[in-house]
Amino acid sequence: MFDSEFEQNLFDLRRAKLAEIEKLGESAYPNRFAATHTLGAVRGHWGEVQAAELDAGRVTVAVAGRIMAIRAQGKAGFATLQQEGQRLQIYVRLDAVGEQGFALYKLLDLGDHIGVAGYLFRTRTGELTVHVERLTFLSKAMLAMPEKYHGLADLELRYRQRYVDLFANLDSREVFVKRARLLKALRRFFDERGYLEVETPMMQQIAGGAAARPFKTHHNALDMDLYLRIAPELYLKRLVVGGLDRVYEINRNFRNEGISTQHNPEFTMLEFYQAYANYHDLMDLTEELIRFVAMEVNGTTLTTFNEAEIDLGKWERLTMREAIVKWWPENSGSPRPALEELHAPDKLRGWVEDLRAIGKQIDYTDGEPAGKTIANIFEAVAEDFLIQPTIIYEFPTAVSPLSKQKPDEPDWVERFEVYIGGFEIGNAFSELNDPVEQHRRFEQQLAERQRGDEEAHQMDEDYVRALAYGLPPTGGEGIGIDRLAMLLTGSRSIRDVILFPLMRPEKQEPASSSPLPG
RNA sequence: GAGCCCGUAGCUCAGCUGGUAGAGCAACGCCCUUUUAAGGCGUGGGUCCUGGGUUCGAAUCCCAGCGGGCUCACCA
Repeated sequence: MFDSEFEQNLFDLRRAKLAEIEKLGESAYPNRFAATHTLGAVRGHWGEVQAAELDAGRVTVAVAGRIMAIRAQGKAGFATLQQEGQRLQIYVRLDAVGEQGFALYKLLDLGDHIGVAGYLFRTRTGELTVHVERLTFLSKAMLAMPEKYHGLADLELRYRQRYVDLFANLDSREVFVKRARLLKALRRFFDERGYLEVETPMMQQIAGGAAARPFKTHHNALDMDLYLRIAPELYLKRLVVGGLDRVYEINRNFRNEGISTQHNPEFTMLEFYQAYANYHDLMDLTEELIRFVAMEVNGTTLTTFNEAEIDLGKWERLTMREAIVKWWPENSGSPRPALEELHAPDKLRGWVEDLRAIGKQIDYTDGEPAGKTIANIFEAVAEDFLIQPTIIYEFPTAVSPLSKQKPDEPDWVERFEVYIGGFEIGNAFSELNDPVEQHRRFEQQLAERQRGDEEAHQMDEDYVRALAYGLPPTGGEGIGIDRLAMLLTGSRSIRDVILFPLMRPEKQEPASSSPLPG
């Protein structure tokens, strides 16, 4: 537990202080405190009230908090309490709290939790302060607080010891408060529109609904291998078959992939499905949704991300093919393609080579479906430019095994992705509901798997059977909640919006470092 | 998985053309009854991430490892 002799010594010292506190008749670990107000409520009610008014009609309060600063001055002293991200100063003087009370004050340390009762006043410098008449000890900090001015700056420590980060860096706390508001806003948005919130299996025998490598686990009693889900998609559509016309789920997905500023192995996904809707309906709904949650979380649709001003209320829509043409690099060996050339692409290989020649990274293997190449070209050419909210629609069928084809262009599907800040935050389509076609698509995916694509979709016979009972025309969408939270809070890294991001283990501590004596 | 950068006191950071460590905050002692990054006087605190190597001598130079950050790849 201890990182050093310093910490061990401090811990021992604080234990001795706790013993002193008990000698004063206080409990070392009391079990409650009857506060009349939170610190935020005190600020809310009396934050603007003038000194004269406070002196005229004495306001008494009982409040609790953690000591974040303490300034002793002989026979008096100040401290700053913090609670729920709010701060309030207290003033303790010998002649107000008595010998016992002041002895307790002198035994307090930074980080301790205390409760105080007293009346409000303003100091000479105008700061709203509780003039303490009774001091109650609540809990001791046995370890040293971070530096009071800079807070905890070390990113590794902030992620590993989020419990310190949260009280030491109020900016960090604010991110997670906003994240909670985001979740609440999402639920309100869908609840108000008649969607039912559901929970589907996170342990699945077939990891389907997305292209990703899964985590594997094992159930002992059934002696059965299971995958942690990579998406809830196939279960949610089974529910629409079952007559739950509008469903949504907000929960974790798990993907056994690399970690980056935009990827955490477990991440939160919103998926929703709506019977009788197609992908155009979902485009409208998506714009409305993003606008709504931005207003609920920030009170504005404007946000700053990676030094870019983004308006989450202003949207552009482009087909994937239009986006490729629009953002085609001027300096590539190939001239900007015409839109028609992307309808029947026979120049793909040359394009890939020319784009690679100017430094674009594009996966390409001989014999891969044309649609796969086009999708990769799109990501290489256009993605970085999609900073303002943009809907990219019409995707190649080859990379969309669960989407419905366009009636007039069977190589393309009714699908769109939502791009903001240069990365994808959502993916939606008119759901493929023809069981025969779905079975054929799964078989195509199996062929891709044979060619070595580990992320190609697996066959799910039961899902095809569900479709055979009849899935109404349905639109479905998934939105990455962590990424949306990044945009709304201006966080550059996904780790800044996940309370406990996955970290490598630190070196094992020797077992002898127990805080207990003997 | 690859490239670049970082790791010094509990925290925030100096020191890095090699001569075995400093500051501020925090801690401890003393003074101070309206301070607020309170102030004053004094004290203690470090396997300089780990392990090798070069050298008379390494926090500093070299190699390897561990942990972290960023970029790229995979993906959302």
